[in-house]
Amino acid sequence: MNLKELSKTLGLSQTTVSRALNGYPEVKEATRKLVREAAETHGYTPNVRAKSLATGRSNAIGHVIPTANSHEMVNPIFGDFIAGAGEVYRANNYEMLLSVTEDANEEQIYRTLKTRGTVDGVILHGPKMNDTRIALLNELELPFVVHGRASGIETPYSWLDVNNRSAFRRATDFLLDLGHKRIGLLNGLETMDFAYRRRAGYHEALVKRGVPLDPDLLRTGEMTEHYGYFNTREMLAQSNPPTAFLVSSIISALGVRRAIEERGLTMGRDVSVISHDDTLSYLANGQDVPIFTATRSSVRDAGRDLSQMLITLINTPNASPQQKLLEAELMVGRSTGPAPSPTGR
Amino acid sequence: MNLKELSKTLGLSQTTVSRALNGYPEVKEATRKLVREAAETHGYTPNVRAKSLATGRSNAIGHVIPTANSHEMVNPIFGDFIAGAGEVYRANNYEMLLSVTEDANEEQIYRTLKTRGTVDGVILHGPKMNDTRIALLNELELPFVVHGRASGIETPYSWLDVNNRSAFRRATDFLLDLGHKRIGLLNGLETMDFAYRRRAGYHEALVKRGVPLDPDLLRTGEMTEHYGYFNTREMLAQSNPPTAFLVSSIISALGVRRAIEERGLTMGRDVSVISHDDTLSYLANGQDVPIFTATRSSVRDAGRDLSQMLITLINTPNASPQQKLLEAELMVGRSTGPAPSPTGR
DNA sequence: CAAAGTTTCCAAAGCGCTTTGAATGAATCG
DNA sequence: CGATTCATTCAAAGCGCTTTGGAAACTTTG
Repeated sequence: MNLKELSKTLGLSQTTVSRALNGYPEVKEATRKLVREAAETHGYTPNVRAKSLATGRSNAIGHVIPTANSHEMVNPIFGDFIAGAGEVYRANNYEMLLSVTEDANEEQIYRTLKTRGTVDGVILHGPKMNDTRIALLNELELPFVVHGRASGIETPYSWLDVNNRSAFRRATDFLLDLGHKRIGLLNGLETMDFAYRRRAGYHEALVKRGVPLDPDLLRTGEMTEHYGYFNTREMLAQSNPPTAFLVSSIISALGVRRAIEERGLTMGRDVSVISHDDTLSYLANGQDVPIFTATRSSVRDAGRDLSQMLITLINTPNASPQQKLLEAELMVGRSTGPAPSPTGR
Repeated sequence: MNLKELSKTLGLSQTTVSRALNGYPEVKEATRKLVREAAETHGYTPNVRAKSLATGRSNAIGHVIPTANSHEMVNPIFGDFIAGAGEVYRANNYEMLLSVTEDANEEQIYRTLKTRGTVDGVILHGPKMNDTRIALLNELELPFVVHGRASGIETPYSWLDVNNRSAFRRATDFLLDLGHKRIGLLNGLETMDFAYRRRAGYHEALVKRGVPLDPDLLRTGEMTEHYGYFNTREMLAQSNPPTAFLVSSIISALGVRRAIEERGLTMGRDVSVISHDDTLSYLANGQDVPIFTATRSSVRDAGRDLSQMLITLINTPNASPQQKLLEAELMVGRSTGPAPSPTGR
């Protein structure tokens, strides 16, 4: 059943039926009701392709997922982000379109997304320092919002980010307060903006207390379980090992714990660990008292907020960019405790 | 630049230009070359909406992601599956469309996907026993393939599945060969088809050796880390605890390991563990010797195969359904060893 | 009661592409 | 050489919707 048929059935013109269904005011309430009911009983749903050809809008939003260069890894937070965004899209009648690609193709994808008119806007994932995609999207005039921020970009744009810097500053302070002096940082890839900010927060806290920065305690890489395990193991084997770790992902934190326990040490007593926790659904950090002390922020909520932000942006053409900075919660769990006394080991 | 403009520039009709670009034979090679070059230099890309309105095809494939009932959890394998499928879509010029929904809405989504003509086909995720969606999709005549199978469905349909039954039979056999008699099974939700099959394989192996089935050793639930931890902890506290565990997901296996170590036991020596491993990119099961002995099968490969299967199905309208059964590899890692002698504890 | 608004509805154009059916000219055949 | 066939190209219709510019039917007003 299409518009033509439906309007014939009703003895009305396509115009009227279309308007009735789309809530235009130039139609009597009585007829609108009639039309609505007829549409319902005949199971009419507008053909989305025809509609979007006529309106020039696709009612779809694109997500370009880079599979990070080295391991072809898909960021595990992605599922939860999508789940949050999906809710909003459904409520607003948008489709969600995914493109998976190696980093290199990404710009090309945005270009064709634009010229083909496949989407009305995009969400930018995993912003890097000086991310060139932002300039591109501005140039293309394709509405977009960024999950995170990109240091070094001057032109304004819309973003939503966790305050990574303050989160890691606070986490470091927390460890310093507990008497830890040697704190390892297992950061994400430092081409990523969030990793840069986390390190900055960590530095800031150390410097303020006059604790020297030791490059041996700093690692950066893709946040797999193995990455956490391997680097913790290595650092713990140093002559002057760290007594605490700051970890950028709860997945890596699992590896950190493994390395600690493998060495016969106990997490929370011998070695303290604070992880960033994106509150992924399948990695709930403990049911009652969290296993890991963590800087916590829900990726799912971010997905919800950010997609809503983009939809608003699309609907109000020359709105100025919006920004939203979320503070992460610092949740105390069982993975942290006072620094062991030097002789205690 | 659109078709009309491009054809005007070239002094050709839209027909010819369209045909030239789409590789139809009724056009001279010389003109085709001309057209291609002009398209290139002017950066012409066909408007996908207009194209699909004209052809009646959307060149898009839908994935309906159920967020499992209880925890609103997104299956963590999803990211990797998407990555595999995405490659194939890109190569074949298909878009990937995602809908996230609570289980209840799923049927409605398929209906509107069909009537609105948003997609040419769908991939069905997470098939349950007697899954009703299969009948629905057949009725709607919306091409589809299933990731997994649905026991109890008689009508033929296309699927790709891991041989879960044989995988878990072999894993159980492996443990029995090592002398284990009390083997715990931490299965997925048993409404899911894969979980049913895994249990069947486990049973089969036990029965064949005359090992009694103990319902106390059987758990079922959503495969979170906590689920693995909690149930292992509980089982190990039994008066006659299991000496080995079979785990349905590597994420839960991490929890199993945690519970084992918390109890002061050593995995691989005191307690053996075999996990199913979907080879998720961020949870690589060890770099050299795997941490976990595991039944292994790549979800990413499944994504690739399955999407290709669907595309073929879409392009050959009355092709008969295709099936593909993959055998999981049984990879020996460090989490298994001979059963401890009864006195050895 | 005619003029001027208001409501309510409609015919037709247009979105950018594909595809049918026909036309043109060149090549082949009896 | 006229009749066929073949290779190229084109004009126009159509995909299913929205939207512009009226027109018709009703109300209100002076």
